[in-house]
Amino acid sequence: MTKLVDAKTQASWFSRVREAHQSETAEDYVELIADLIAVQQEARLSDIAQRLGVRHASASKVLARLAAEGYVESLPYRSIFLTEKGAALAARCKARHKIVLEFLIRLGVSPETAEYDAEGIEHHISAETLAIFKRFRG
Amino acid sequence: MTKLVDAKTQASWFSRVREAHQSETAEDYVELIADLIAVQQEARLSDIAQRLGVRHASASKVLARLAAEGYVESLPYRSIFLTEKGAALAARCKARHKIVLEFLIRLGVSPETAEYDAEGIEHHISAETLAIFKRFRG
DNA sequence: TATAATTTTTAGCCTAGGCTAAAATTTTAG
DNA sequence: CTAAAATTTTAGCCTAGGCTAAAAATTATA
Repeated sequence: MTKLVDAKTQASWFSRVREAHQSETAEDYVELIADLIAVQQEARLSDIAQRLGVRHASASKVLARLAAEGYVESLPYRSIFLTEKGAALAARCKARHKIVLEFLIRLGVSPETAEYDAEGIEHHISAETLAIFKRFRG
Repeated sequence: MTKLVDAKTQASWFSRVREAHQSETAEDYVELIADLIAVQQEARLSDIAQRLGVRHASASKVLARLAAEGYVESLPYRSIFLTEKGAALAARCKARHKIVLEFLIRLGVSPETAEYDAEGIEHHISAETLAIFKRFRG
């Protein structure tokens, strides 16, 4: 290391990562809700919380925020539905998740590890890199 | 999507990602401090804040936590130093960052995009995947 | 159908890490 | 050497998202 990148440029990288963090929760929730609906016909709070590894109360609070932001809707004590906006976000996330996961597996990462890694990195992949992941063949 | 992975397994992925998030700030700070010391002989709060894209007050608060956790040390109004623990963490992060960055570039991602992507994903790469990134040749 | 079990919500607490504004200190210039 | 500028710290506010405990509602069972 003999020189540093321009400070503003570096700051923009960190700022973008912080922004991505703010969308991550919403993305994880809607993607999971879409999967639960697809497979189990409904998304219950208790399933969501269990699969995210958090307490019901925490999931309930986040869902209240997502409802306020127009991603999900539900009646009290009833299961959770995605709005059009939420479903669109879920579809984008699911597609991206699949690209990352399959890329890692083609690269030779074991499926279990690939699942964990994909979960962490999917929110931080630029469109350019995603396109390269997509067309990569072992 | 016709079936879902085991709930506990999925929960463990999300939990690990949340744990990684908790280390991210410390990792970003010590890595940057190490770079600043290497290139400019010292790491000043104002440079750290500027390069992270946050206000001085925010950086100051985080540095107080990192000092309490034994990663950095400093005298009031003076520049910041890494402890042995902090320097070791910085070295690990720097090595990992380099592997991720160079992997992305070899894969064909443009250097600028690679920098941003590396910043976001480096904290979420398992040892297994990192090893594969390391030996990948275009 | 009453009661027990389950599920969901609410209240309240905590930490991390953003922010602004202002105080304290150090550095620089006149 | 003193006044202005720059830097750092402190105080206090905010949001997100964890948590526990307890209340409320729904669902299941005896």
